[in-house]
Amino acid sequence: MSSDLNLRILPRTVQQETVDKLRLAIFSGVFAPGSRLVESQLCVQLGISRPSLREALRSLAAERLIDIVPNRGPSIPALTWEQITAIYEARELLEVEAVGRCSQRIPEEQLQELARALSAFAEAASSNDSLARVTTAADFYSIILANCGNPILEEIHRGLVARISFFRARSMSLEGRAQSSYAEMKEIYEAIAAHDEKAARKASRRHILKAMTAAKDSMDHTS
Amino acid sequence: MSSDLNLRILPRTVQQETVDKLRLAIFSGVFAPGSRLVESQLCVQLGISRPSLREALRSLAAERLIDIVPNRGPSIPALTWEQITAIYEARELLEVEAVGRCSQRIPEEQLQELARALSAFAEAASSNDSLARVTTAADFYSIILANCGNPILEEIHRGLVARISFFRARSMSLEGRAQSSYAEMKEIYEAIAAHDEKAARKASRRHILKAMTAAKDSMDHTS
DNA sequence: ATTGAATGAATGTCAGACAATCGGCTTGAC
DNA sequence: GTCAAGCCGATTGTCTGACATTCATTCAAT
Repeated sequence: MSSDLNLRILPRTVQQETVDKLRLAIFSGVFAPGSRLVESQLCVQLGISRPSLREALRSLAAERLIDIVPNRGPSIPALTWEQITAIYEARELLEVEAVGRCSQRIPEEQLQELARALSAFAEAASSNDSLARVTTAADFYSIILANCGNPILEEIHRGLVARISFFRARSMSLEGRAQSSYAEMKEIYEAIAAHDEKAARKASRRHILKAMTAAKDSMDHTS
Repeated sequence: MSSDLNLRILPRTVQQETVDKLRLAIFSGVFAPGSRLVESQLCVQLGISRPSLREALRSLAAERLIDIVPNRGPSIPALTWEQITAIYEARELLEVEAVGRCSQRIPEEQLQELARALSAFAEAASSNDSLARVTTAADFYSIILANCGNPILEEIHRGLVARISFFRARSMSLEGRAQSSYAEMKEIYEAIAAHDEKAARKASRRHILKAMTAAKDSMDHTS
């Protein structure tokens, strides 16, 4: 247990940095859904060789952040509404469970961190910085998932959220969505702080259903 | 909807075949947990070049089937009991949900497939072929997950099961485990066939808890 | 207008090389 | 004799450059 302390500093290779850079680019919507990622262009832009780039692309493909079709190369997935719904449903399953567990085991000091993260989101919600909104919301959930007592749930949840980050940024910029999002997150926080598992699960489920609805709205509006 | 028909035959590249080969080798326990995979050796064994091999390794690393430590290279993860427990717990969450959904929506013809898969497992359980046991059990669950109405759940579940395939093969070869496993799976099948969601979930949960216990036993016995 | 072939672009794969880093070994000092 | 420092082999990280293969598009012919 105490060996979880990650004292060893893992050296970051160029490889990993490349993956991170690309991931970030995908998150921030630099590439349009469905657009192709031409290897020769990317190597130049990233300043690395093709073999290294291809390794990075394989990692991203395994995370489902890009598609790789044989002989056609990598491209940004164009998610259908069915797929997005499926991801939200899976996320609901994991997140509700994590929130419930977290409410029963989160230590006091982490609870304070959670409160801080909630405040940070409140601030971002008032601003117009939609990237800050997504980031601070992610921090909030990151604390919950880190305290659910199961690192696998955390890992899977991170992967799911990553796959729909593009849509989340869009729906989070909807008029009023950030504000109601804050209200929902506050409910979750308070249920956790009260160690009320049932209320926490309920609030969590409600939050995700609303987020899914907002995502659907943002989709209807833009397409 | 009707565009789901997968008429297009995706060409299989050497790349994918390499990944599949390695995956299979890992599943069947060719490499001991914790052992290192030396790139130069693997390329010779697989008959491919190092760049291609490294791409394949990146894919496997993203699936968490191998670890890659910078400057030390790839190795087979040596899972701790805590990690295995966490994976089983996550699997329980997903599998119980999938079984419950499946019971409400599986079409008649798939139900027959499920019955066939159960029979196949019964036969394997009587034999001494522990690989056949794992394979047929996987087929059984594959049908359930494919009919739960959410491909994401299926995908995540597959990934989780893959990570503990080594341990499943070991626990499945425990004295009497396959037989009781069959009894549990039969319960699940019958609840699904009766479209009784509650019973299906209950049977599924019971099955996984027993599987986890068996895995723990097999660990105690061998270490 | 439809079919067919040719062309160009992009990917899949390889060989070989070199620097950087790690782990273990030897050596030397106390 | 033990411990620490330094060296060396092994392995990985990365690059350059090349070539075959495949796909999509264009253009010509029927």
